[in-house]
Amino acid sequence: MAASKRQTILDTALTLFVTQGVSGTSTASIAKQAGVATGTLFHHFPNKQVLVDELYRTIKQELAEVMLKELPEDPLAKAAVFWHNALDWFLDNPEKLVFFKLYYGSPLLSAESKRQAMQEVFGFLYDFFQQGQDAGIFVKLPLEFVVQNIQSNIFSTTTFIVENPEFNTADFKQQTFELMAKSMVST
Amino acid sequence: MAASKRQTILDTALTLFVTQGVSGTSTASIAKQAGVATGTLFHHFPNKQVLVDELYRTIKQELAEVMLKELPEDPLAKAAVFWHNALDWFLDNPEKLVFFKLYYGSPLLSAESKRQAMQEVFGFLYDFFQQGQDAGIFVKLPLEFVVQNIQSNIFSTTTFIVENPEFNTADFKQQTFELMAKSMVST
DNA sequence: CTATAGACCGACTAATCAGTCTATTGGAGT
DNA sequence: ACTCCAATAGACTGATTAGTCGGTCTATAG
Repeated sequence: MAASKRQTILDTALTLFVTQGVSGTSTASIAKQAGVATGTLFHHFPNKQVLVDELYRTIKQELAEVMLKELPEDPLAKAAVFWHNALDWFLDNPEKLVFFKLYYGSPLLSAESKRQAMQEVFGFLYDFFQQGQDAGIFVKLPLEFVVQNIQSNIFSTTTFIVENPEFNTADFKQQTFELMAKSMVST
Repeated sequence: MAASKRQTILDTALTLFVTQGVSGTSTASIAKQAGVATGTLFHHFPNKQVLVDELYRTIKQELAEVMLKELPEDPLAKAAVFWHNALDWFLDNPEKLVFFKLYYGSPLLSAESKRQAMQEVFGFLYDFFQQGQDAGIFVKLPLEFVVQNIQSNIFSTTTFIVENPEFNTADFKQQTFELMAKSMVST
């Protein structure tokens, strides 16, 4: 089961980044904690930024694959499954949730880069909402706004459940979905 | 109108923190940009952490004072004024918005510290919602969840408007309030 | 006028940073 | 058996870090 050193470095970096921040974590400490030499770290990743980007890329990839599973056709049912998929994955991967929040909250990333990055994960939400708006099901507000709102809602909800595990129940998750959906459905 | 050096240091630190992150900003660069010697910075603030905390404290204070102004009695009207006060202040102070997001998103702060910090700014929301829930006006969900949800909603909404200034209109702000309120009012 | 206190300065230090370099290992292909 | 190269190691480097220290300047109180 021995993971490759490259993967061990990524795993270790994730843990340290989400506890100390990215700038607050030295490459030396990652290497030490991962049980490799600094030379090994820089053999696999030419510099620290590439390591961070690669970490984001792989996590985003994992999430995207899970999210698009088993989506039904009916718009509202689709939205519900999407919501539960997202919540469950973040709840199973709390460190990755924190890393996403760090990454999207980083002042070093331009608004444009973030929009683009978000589109890669939550991209299908744009089409989905556009269609719902055209059909008169969803509120007529800027797509960009709606998608950002839902994303921030997901982060906020999962963060709450992670910090209050007694609410990690199917019932509560369904309630949060209805809360979000109620605001989005046009009246 | 020459601001004190202490204040200049705080102002400069805010600007640098929100463009480069806290760990990404050296004390030397703050001093240089502020036009003071490093010794002066450490004369006013015993260490970097105290500077960060002091910055947060003063910003939080400013916000709290603005937020509690001119609140009417009627619960829904009160919520509306609160919403607009918060939005307008953050829109007038975009750097302080980013700093708040950084601060609350920092992995170095414990969940408990954040809860406590938030209570100092959005504290009256707890009582407000408790009363609304008791009166059957608002959805019955954990107070902590509701308050965190609204706070994240404020951050997300103001961030959107900052990045899309064409939506900085009374009309749009009112729409976002109704969106938030619709989800909170019990059905 | 003088004594005192606190604001201010910037060279300095010890530690830490990201990244480099040279050397060694071990396995895969021939 | 030999060659080759990716993977690994860790000592090393020059730059940068947070914070210190010895001392100067300035305002005000006695």
